[in-house]
Amino acid sequence: MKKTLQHELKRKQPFDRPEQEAILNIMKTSDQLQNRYGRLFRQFDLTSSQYNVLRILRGEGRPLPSLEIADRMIQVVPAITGLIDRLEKRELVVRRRCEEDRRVVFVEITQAGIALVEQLDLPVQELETELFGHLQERELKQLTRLLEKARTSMT
Amino acid sequence: MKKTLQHELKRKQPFDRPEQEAILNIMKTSDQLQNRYGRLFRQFDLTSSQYNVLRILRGEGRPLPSLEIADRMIQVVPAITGLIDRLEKRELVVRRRCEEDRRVVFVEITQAGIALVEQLDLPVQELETELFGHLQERELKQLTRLLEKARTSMT
DNA sequence: GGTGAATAGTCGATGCGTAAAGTAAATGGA
DNA sequence: TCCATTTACTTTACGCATCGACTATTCACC
Repeated sequence: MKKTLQHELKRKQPFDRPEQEAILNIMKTSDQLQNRYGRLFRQFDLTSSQYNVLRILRGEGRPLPSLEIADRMIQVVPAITGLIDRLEKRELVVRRRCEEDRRVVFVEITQAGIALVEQLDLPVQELETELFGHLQERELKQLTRLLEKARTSMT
Repeated sequence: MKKTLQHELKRKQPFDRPEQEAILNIMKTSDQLQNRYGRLFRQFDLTSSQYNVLRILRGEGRPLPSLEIADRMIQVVPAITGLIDRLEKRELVVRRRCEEDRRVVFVEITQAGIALVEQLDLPVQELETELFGHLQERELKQLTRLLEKARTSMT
């Protein structure tokens, strides 16, 4: 096992850079957050992505083209199709072909969709308080500021 | 559209809580990081998860049981099986049944696996510098500290 | 020492992210 | 007017996360 020490060195060197530590911490925290949200949404038979679509549509208050929705989520286009399919099957949204430009498909949230998101407003807020309520407002703002600064390099 | 104003209010209220803002920023930043890493790894025909498995095995310098690997990634157990399957098919790792406890399956990185991870060391480090090099060491440590504090509520 | 519980791992189904290729409609010249 | 390009979206294929159910092995304890 002549390799071990060499590998120890190789491992230590890149690992202890503060950039890497911060990056790993961001991804780990995000994963755990996604887990917690996921568990909450699952109780309502929703996934995080589905909830996000509904929340965006409710927030906008009007039908949106599929690509608009994709833009506001971080995601790439093709995933949206299936996502909307499943939401439409459950009658939480409806698709409507745009008459002026027949390439465009508008997606509109239904009353059932709105009702479902509203049911989640309070639990979501409570979860957020449970998860981050122990941080002071100063710390939360600091965190937001640092992350926004971090993202400036990622256009 | 009598609903619009009401929804505006409903939306604004939970959105402007600093907890929510911080949480969304964490998830958004993490997503973009995953994207960038993913693009790099794809050039080497790897996914982020596959790279992580290889990196963990190299770092450890000895074979690890599957569940040990699962523990060190954030992930849930069943995903590991397929992940190891694909890595084994490409001969980057091998499975070995433990003789003392025949329930346990050890996973060992091969020379080819080590060579591949080593090829990625520099590009990964360069990417991290590109992404986070504009933050000062003080800020990176601050970020890490805040995220660690945030996670204390998520055991 | 034999039975029930715990542990390590696998399998199957579903949903989503990603890339690559395809379709249909609109647009912009030549 | 016609053809190439662009745009909006869909389809397909693959990898992975998640859940729930399953197998095989070991452990605990009576």
